[in-house]
Amino acid sequence: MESKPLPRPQVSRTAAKQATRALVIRTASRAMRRDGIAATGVAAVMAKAGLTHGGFYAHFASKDALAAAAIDAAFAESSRRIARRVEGLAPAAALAAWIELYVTTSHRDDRSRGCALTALGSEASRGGDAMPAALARGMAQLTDRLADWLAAIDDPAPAATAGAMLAEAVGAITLARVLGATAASDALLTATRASLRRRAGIPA
Amino acid sequence: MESKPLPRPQVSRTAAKQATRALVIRTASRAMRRDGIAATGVAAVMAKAGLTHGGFYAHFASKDALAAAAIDAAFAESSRRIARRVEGLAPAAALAAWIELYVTTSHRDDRSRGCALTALGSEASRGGDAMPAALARGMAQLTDRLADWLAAIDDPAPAATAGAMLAEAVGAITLARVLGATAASDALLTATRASLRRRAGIPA
DNA sequence: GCTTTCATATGATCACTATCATATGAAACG
DNA sequence: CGTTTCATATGATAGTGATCATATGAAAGC
Repeated sequence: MESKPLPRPQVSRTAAKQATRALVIRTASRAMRRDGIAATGVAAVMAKAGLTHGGFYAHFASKDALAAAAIDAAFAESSRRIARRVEGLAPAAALAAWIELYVTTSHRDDRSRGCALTALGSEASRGGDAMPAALARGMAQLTDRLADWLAAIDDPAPAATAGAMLAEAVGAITLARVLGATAASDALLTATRASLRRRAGIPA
Repeated sequence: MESKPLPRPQVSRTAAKQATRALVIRTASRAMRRDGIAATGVAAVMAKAGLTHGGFYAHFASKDALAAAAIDAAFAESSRRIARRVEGLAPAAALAAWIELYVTTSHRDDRSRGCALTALGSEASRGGDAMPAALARGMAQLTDRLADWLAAIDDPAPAATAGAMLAEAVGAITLARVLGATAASDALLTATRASLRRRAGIPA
């Protein structure tokens, strides 16, 4: 009954399973950032991934576990995007590039591919343990990156500056989304970009 | 059947109804800021207000309408709190007082009485029309207030600075909540206060 | 005092949700 | 080729949500 004959787990089967798992996570990551976690149903995610809801619990222990994985995936995606954008740039230029990538109307308008901190920070930090932990990991990764650049341009307190800059960027996208695609919203983003550039010691 | 004899609406009855309406809104405002809009059920709000769920639709057309009213109430509450705090202060001191009121661990830790922009900005800006409109109203009121103070201390672009400062404050609370009540979180708030003070031209 | 009005309560509906039990069908293995 | 394994599908279940229909009981008006 509880014996474990254990014929040893296969590998190629497992690989296929991991692939669909990754697909479900990617799908959920988009949907949750766009509609929120609560508003994103498990069945809807599975359907959008081309599956049915039945197999879900073979992949995840709970919806919260999926959400945590979705947050991790969102940060991984963002991280890749940043890396691609700053490749080969000097620290000051990298900071400027990050600002131009983050504080933009397209980030405001495309929630599904945006930063998990702005999209899910509020909702995810209320629930469970796994979700806030995933957010905190991604946030630390991002502030570390900013702090490295800031240290390289002789900022006196790179970690503190990085945190405050990220706060400003996150808040700007949040507020810009509140205002929608309006002139006031655009102006807020423009003002924030200027403010961040100034703080990063970038003239222009 | 469809005639309207119309004996004229009474007044004192109406006053009582408005009182319970206000109570329901206040209750919802707290609950929604703490748990989010989706996670706050209509029946739960009514129960917490000492009523049953039945009468709800005599007061509000929908849950969204309640949420919009709850957002308005949250801003009204915050506005009163700010007014009380800055009463009689000169512009620079008022700005400093606002920073000390907003970017604090107690704001981070008490979601239910905090700013609606941080608590509900993300979620409410996704849905309907009424909720984002309420948020935008409250936000405009707040940025106007900050801009007035900034103009009085000769900031060259009060509106832009006000927007960027609010963004930083909102983002800081959001990120601090992600980190929970930790040393890193406290440090982020401290760094953000310093950053905001510097921006508002306050030495200290 | 009787009747009408209306704020709130009781109770139901219907959609949808997360979660789980079981079935199926193809790949892996002997 | 037959058997086993397991990833996914089919099909419950049980709860919860918003919303609405109707009942009730007290105050308002005559």
